[in-house]
Amino acid sequence: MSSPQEDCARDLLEVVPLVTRSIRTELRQHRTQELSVPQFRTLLFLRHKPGTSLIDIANHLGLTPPSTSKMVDGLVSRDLLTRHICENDRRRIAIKLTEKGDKSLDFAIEATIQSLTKRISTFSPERIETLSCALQILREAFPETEISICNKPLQKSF
Amino acid sequence: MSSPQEDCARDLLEVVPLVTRSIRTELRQHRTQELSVPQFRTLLFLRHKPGTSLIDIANHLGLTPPSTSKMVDGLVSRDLLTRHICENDRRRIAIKLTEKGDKSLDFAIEATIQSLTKRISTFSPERIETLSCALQILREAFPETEISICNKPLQKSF
DNA sequence: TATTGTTATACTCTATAACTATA
DNA sequence: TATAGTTATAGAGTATAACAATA
Repeated sequence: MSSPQEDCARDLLEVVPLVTRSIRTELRQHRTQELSVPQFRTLLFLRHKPGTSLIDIANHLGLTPPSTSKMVDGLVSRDLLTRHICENDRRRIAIKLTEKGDKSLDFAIEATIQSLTKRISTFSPERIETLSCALQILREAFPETEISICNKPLQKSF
Repeated sequence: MSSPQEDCARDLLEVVPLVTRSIRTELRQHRTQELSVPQFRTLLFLRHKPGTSLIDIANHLGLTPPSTSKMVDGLVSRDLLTRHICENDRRRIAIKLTEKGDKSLDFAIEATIQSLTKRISTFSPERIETLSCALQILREAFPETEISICNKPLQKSF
């Protein structure tokens, strides 16, 4: 026997991977600015929490510190992030977006949003409204992060 | 300036990765039966198209044939799939779920659905209804595959 | 000659374990 | 002794290129 909740969960399991694939493809497509999903999420997180430590990023992404360290390495060498020792606790590093990182993030966000917008552009206002409501509901059900891509930096420096 | 479509796309980009993470974690959690998302999708595809060739699976997943071959290798060695040469075209292989593969797939589907159901179990019937509608809309917008996890095999053999 | 699948090789992303520096 | 971060190493998952078998 299945409940409406279960039917809905089944639909989630079917539909969500399709949307994810589309997002991943779009993010990875932009040649020099190419980002993986975790790289993208890191830049986004740093826009909202500039100066964050490695551990905080690792926790946010659900990755181990070594994996996160390596990923940050790559982003630093691409000049998208900077890493500086915190003076009040010299074990920690303060990680920030560079200007280039900030631009790459904007670029990735805009390109991906345009691509997603195209997918839903033919739908009626009512259907768009239904979608929007549903996404707010899902946001409540999966509250692991509260980061928004709408708003620019909360604080520009730490 | 942003349109309702664009706002909705922005929400998609924020919310969908959260749900994906939850699905991936659940699929990967079941010790001996652990599956990656592409492995899961392969088993699901084979339930609906038993006897499918390697190329067809590769196209379905959006992977290259070598990557797909290697993944199928792994699933065969775990006794979840069988591989046989097609007699009418000896270049092709017919890939099928084993009984164990079939059970693993059921197990993965059920565990994941239960986990997702739990996430949305506290919502009102109206909100569940909104979610369900939205998922049908998304299904139209991202129609890359028509595979359903609700229905058991269309044909049990090829 | 074209198609199906595999092998060889390499790169990215992830992990665990062991390490350094600092608190 | 505990914490933040890195290095070393290994495994999964992906790709491209080159190959074998078949059509």
